[in-house]
Amino acid sequence: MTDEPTSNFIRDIIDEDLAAGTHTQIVTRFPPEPNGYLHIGHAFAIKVSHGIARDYKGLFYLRFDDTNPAKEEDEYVQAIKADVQWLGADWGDNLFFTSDYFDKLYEWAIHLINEGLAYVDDLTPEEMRTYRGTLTEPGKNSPYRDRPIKESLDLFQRMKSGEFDEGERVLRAKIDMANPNLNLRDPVLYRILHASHHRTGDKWKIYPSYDFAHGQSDAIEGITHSLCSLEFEFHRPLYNWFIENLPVPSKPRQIEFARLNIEYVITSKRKLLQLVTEGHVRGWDDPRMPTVSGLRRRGYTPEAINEFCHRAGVAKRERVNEYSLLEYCLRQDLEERAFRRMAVLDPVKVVIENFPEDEVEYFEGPNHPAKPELGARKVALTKEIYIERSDFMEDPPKKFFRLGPGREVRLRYACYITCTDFTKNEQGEITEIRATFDPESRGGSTPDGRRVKGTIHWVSATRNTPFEARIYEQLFTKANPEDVEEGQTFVDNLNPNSESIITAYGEPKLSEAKVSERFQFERKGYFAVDPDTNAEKFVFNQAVSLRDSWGKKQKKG
RNA sequence: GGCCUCGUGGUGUAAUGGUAGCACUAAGGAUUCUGAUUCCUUCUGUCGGGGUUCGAAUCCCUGCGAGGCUACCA
Repeated sequence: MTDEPTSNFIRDIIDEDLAAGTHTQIVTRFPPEPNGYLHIGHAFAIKVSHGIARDYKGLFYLRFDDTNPAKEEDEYVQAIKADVQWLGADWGDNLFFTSDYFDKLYEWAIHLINEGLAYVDDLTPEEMRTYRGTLTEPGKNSPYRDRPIKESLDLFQRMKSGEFDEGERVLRAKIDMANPNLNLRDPVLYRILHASHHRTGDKWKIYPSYDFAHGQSDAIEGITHSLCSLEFEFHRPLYNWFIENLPVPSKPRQIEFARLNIEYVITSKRKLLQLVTEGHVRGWDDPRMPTVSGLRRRGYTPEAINEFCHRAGVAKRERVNEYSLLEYCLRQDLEERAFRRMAVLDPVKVVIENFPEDEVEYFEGPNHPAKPELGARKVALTKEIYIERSDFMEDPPKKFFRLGPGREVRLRYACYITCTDFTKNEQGEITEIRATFDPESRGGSTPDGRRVKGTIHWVSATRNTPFEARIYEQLFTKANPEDVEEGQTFVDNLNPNSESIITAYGEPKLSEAKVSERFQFERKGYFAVDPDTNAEKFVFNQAVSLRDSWGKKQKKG
């Protein structure tokens, strides 16, 4: 894995800060809102912040940004912790919650009111919108903007004690209603929410907004570089305004970077949730989902995901990565570590005519071709076997290195067979292939040293492990799932063939596989044991296929 | 319409005033009991136009293009 730090604009800024003596130790954080599951985009954000903390020998914190009790749940907190941990981003003892700072934040709100920098506003949400102005027109001051400090103090206190209904009043910063940056047009600091919070219960009736909570939380924790995505760029002046106008213990710096986007993938919590609730996928951890839990179930390793995030790099402009890079990272990792097994996904029977009826002959195959130290397993050869339907052609072209009438191939690890005959049904499908084996070729070569170009995988028709294979394609048919006709949504771009379930046969040893264990099915792809596996059936998910230059050539014609 | 940010091969990223490099993809070849892996080779790039400079991807101006911003979400 190439995991050396790469030069990027954030590291440049940090280098400068370090050189200028602004900081001696770097502290970063990942601040998820516990209102959904983490996806690959979050994995990228984690990688950026955690990677920097690690490379600069600094600290990495995990902080749940839980300022909206209406949306957040403890269930998500637990799932997110598990995902972050699985990804290898260790926060040590530094697990925090913005809700830990509610008292401090309240105190600071009072401070602002006392300074004449905040006021309680009685405008309705609709009125506020009108008063705010537009992108091109300045807003105008609320009639409550200059109410006496004392009055705001009293009202704010009563908001806190639950005297008012939701939406009745808010606390606003007094900044500049004409500022071209809308975030500075007297942003809301506190709103009334009579919802029960997953950690503070019913203690609070008012909750701080993201803007009022985030920077101050960073400051409390001593975060030096608060890394976030591009859309917060416009919030930075406000972020700094709070830091400058409040007696905060440290001065964090917000730096924005571009989110990670991938072709054929959606990374929007809202839309992912929609896929789940509308039943387009079986759940958050459906192997087709780009969630951390979905990728994990699919067979992805944290190493592969981290490598992908590393290779995607950090940038300041929106970009879309090719899906092939993700696949490359997984293959690269699994090529190294996955044990090899044989499995036939689309079987056709071969009868070896000169093989004794009830005999079983065992051959040995290494678990990993480049690592003999990982041992070997035995595969059973019998008179009747299955081979891949695509490994036989009735009338093959010259370059087809597999089985065809009169042609000889090697059964991997076992022996050579030559096709003598075959039968078809009315639909023209091959129903059975007949062949003879060369007893001299046992072990995979013959004394005469003749060359056999093709080697195919196979499984005994009587000694095998049947299983359900789930084969995946992209969840969406378009590289940009949002590319839709008028009146359609991304849901219309769902790929109806994103999952196909087939019955397959694996070599006997596969019966010992454990849930989430990953294998390379030789010549086919990498597969992981799905948690749906039980005493009755084995389920394997195809994580990614092997590269297939032959298949590609075929497609081109 | 306003403000902000950003434009480097097909894609993603380096080069911070001094030979435009790397990776993925694609194409070709070598090796191979996986048409896998590995190894080698090749293709393609600084958005346009001015300017500063001995020298510009880099600095300045301008045009063009892309993205973001009008929640009591984060």
